[in-house]
Amino acid sequence: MPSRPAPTVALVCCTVVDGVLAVLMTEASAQRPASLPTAELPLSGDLEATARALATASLGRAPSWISQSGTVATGGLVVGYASVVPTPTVAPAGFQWVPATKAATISPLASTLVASALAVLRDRLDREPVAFRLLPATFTLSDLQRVYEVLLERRLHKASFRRTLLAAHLVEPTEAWRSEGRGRPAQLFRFSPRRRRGVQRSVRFELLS
Amino acid sequence: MPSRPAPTVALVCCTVVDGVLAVLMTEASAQRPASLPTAELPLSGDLEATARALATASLGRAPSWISQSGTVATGGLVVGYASVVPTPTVAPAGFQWVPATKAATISPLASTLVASALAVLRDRLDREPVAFRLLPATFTLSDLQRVYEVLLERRLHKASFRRTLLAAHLVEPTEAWRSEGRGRPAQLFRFSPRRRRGVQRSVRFELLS
DNA sequence: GACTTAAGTATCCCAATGCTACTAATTGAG
DNA sequence: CTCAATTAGTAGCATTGGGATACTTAAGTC
Repeated sequence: MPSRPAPTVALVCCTVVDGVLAVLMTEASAQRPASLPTAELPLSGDLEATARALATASLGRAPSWISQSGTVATGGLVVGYASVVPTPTVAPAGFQWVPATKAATISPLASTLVASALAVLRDRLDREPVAFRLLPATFTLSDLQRVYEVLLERRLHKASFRRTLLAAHLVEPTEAWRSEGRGRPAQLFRFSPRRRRGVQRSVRFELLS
Repeated sequence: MPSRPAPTVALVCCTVVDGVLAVLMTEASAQRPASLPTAELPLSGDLEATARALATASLGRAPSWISQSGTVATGGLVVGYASVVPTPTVAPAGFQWVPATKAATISPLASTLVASALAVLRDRLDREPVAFRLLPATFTLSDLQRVYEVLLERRLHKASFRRTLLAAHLVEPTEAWRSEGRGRPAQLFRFSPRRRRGVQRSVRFELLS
């Protein structure tokens, strides 16, 4: 009787590198191709704790946001976790940041896991502070807009973006400004959501397939 | 060495009964309490196919919509599937429709699975035709509005609901009308989505926690 | 100083949406 | 038969939201 392989947890850890969404993968070697960080699920182990431990073992730090993103059956079960680290996080030895589009070409399994993780990031974008977790503690509004543009894969209008962001009272300005070479210095903001009335909006039929 | 239990697939099959969202469960007996339909995942088995087969075995029909909704580790892995059947579907012998609020009290595992399934239904509501799959092939706009109200757990404004629905060209009127006792007869519509321009709307910060 | 670049603001205008109030068609009570 | 009750469906107004253009501000570069 064939034995069932132990279930594993796979981590899709995202950050933004050079304006492109990138995924943490092991470096390819002669023995093994690049792959997503993976760990066997311990008996009586907690799934999310395993995913967090996997991130800490790979990156040396816990992700700033994490969410289960989908389970696939390929021989054994693989439970995928979408996660995020702030934008200047260097890949430790043995790991690399791979652009998400390229990561999806490594293997069918990686493609599936990356696709569902990115779908989860996009879906949660307007309900959870995913974009803010991709940024350091203070950031400029242009930084934030670029993160949204990378995740949504479309350009956003600057004035509208700021207007709605400020109206939502999600950020507060700091005293600091950042000069980035050219152009006017930008004010730094921090994520600081205010309690606000849950203004339930109407149903959006226009997104429905 | 303790052996690992085989992974299972659990089905959270929803419909609307008496204006309340209900979940399909086995009937309680002296031997066993009520529970969600569950099947062991066959070796080299497809997850979604297993969930569909489970629905067919339980209800005698495939669900009109299904989506993986979350995996929990409780000893063995349990992969949950959220699914939906049209609104007048009778529970076969040995099964019953349990109001979702009550289903969540049966066991911690059922509570987790039901909660994540309902969250998936709500999240997909404006991207996939979940509400339409909860209705028969033809339905009145009031029926549809009631489904949205049940899933969103809030009242919607009639005129606005109809205006946006019709603007999205998701339904087309049929020749038939339905008289429901009191009040003016309602026209029956069918789901018939038109290809329309993907009008990408702005970022919605106001839902962010 | 003139030009370039990027941040941030002001204003206009149209589209989307909430609301009130209306009309329409049916049942049932008297 | 008439009228109240009930549910479906529509019209119009008022306010908000959001896209676009164009502007001002503050830095670097030449």
